[in-house]
Amino acid sequence: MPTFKRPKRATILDLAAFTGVSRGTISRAFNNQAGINPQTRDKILKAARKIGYQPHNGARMMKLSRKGRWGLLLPHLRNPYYSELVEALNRVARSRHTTLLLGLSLEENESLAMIEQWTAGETDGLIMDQSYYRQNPAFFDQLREQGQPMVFLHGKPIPGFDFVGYELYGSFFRNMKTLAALGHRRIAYVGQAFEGCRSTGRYTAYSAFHVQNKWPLQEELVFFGEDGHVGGLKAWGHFVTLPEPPTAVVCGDDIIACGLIQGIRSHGMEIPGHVSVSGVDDIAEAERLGLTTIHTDRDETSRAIMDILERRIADPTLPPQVSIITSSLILRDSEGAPRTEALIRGARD
Amino acid sequence: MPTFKRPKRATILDLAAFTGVSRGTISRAFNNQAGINPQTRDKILKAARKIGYQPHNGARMMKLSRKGRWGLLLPHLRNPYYSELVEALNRVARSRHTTLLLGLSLEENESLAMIEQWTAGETDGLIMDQSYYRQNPAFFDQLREQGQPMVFLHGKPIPGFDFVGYELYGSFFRNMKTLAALGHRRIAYVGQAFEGCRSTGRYTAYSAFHVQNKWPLQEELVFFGEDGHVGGLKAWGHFVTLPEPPTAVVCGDDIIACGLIQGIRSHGMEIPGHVSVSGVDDIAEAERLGLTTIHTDRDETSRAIMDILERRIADPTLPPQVSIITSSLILRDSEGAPRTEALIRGARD
DNA sequence: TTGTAGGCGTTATCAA
DNA sequence: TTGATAACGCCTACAA
Repeated sequence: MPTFKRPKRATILDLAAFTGVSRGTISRAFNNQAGINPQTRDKILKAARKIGYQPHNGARMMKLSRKGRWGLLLPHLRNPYYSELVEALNRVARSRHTTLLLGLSLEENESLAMIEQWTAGETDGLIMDQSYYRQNPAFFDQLREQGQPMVFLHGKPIPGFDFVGYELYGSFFRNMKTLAALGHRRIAYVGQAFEGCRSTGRYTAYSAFHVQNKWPLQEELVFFGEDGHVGGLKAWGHFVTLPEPPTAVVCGDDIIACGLIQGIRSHGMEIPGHVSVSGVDDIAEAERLGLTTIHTDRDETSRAIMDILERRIADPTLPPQVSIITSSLILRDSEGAPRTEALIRGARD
Repeated sequence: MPTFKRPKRATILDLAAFTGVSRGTISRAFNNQAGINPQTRDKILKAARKIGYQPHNGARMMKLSRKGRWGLLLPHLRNPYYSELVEALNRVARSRHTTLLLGLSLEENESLAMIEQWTAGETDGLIMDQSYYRQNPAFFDQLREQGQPMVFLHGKPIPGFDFVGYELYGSFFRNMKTLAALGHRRIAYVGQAFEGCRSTGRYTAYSAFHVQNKWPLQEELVFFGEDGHVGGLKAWGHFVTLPEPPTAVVCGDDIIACGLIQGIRSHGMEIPGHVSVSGVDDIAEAERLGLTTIHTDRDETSRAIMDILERRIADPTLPPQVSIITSSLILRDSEGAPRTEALIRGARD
């Protein structure tokens, strides 16, 4: 029969009594500082293990200015890109003896409350998706004035802030070229709708390619919808009603592409037979689907984030640091020659 | 030009000086206790907002026994089931004014170190995948003796511990029946290999169904492989070499099924034309693929977890609590009538 | 209803 | 190399 007692951990005083050594020495032993006899250190550590002593983190946070903790704020984990980023950041953080605090929320009040908690002595700084800044610039401007280290992720650099983002324009442009070379002339774009969605590297590459080739930019082929795979699903629902549906669709991210593929297949069409599709991010599902995409390296991103943050801590007067991670186009089997019109009419009937 | 100062948050003393009220009153205002003038309370809260005061969490944790924090330990987030669980638990936790600390690791030393950290005054208790217990039962037995609240997830109840798991046997059995009714006679099983993998609800349903129908249980149709989609991928690599490949494959989870589907398609075969496939978990990808699966409700699971933990806190002498969440079979388009042998031979050549 | 003061478990600064 | 002691920022009796 199991017994349950009130959890009562040993404190530094218990260990001091047990070992006969002072608290100061114990502290030195645990933070393996210089100026301590290796023998006593060993003795202390061994005794700690025996009586189950572990330094109380709340107490040390009160004394220490470095918390060894970073707050990571993301909208959600429904997009595997975010999960993969969490994993990568976690790995890098651990290798640098720090921990991540994960906050998941899109709701402004919740995220601000979380940030205020964290910045009140729990974390050394913040890692956030850029969307949070857009929600409430004044709040983050103020935070920066207070000297709070923080780095924003994704999209375009925010003047005055540390930033890590991807260079997507080049890869996206190359993908457009690939499709054009395959013979596509009606290429659609699907992205998430948000303020400034027409100035992302992806969309500007899309439109620039049209301009360069003197193709007309047709609004019916540009779809800005909701976040996630539902956006892609609805996008195809729209495209398929056009008199002349696109023969290829380039998506703002993989999860949109996954939804789009689901939509295409639900209409009885095939990829790339009827429609070519591509995404951005190179999530695991993209590989499973054989989806052409643009790879962005999470590990490299994570390292860049931690580097920036560490330098910011070391020297708070540093000017804003910006890291742009390069991307690479991954060609898989979701792109092929455009269908003949007879083919799609057959499928639609 | 942005300026960067050392982050120096206001303390309770600053606020006391600013408002002219004592620290005690401020504390009472923030923990909205009885016996405080609503006007002063308002005044304090407003002043706090103005000078940016926020109680220091480390300091309060030293005083308080309830930390309002739960440690969640998961192997990784590569399986979206875990991400979805994290999201759901996060939602429920937030609605109960608690926070989750997420630890991601399979490595024994790392996870134990993390747990020791957390249990040293950072969390009210632990939420863990069952696999951690298997790694080091003695460690967790000892933790329980110390009165540490913890609940294990998935698989089978661990005697003496709080537990939340799924009832999968029934749904899995029904799925077998569905396949049999469609005409399948060679149904394969793919699951993750681990100690006790043959006593899961899924596999026992699989074997019981064979016994009940007096079908021989063929070892060549049972594949226990590595975790994740790679397991599924390799499973099909094995099955396809058989003189008579299975006409249907039931998988231990969706991510395995996703890998299996990838494998099947890479051999030029179709689902369910050549092979019927099913999974367990009902991850988002399953819906996108039209995969028949067994739905397990993350929200219900999360609520059950929090309920158990809260009751454990309230009364540490409670006997071990076990919550079994029911599941439901979701029929989609990945199951159909078995192929004729001519079909698969054609595809293979 | 409010103020006062002791203590929570550490680390850091002194002396010894 | 070690020990004593003063913070750290907060909560909570207890006193006013």
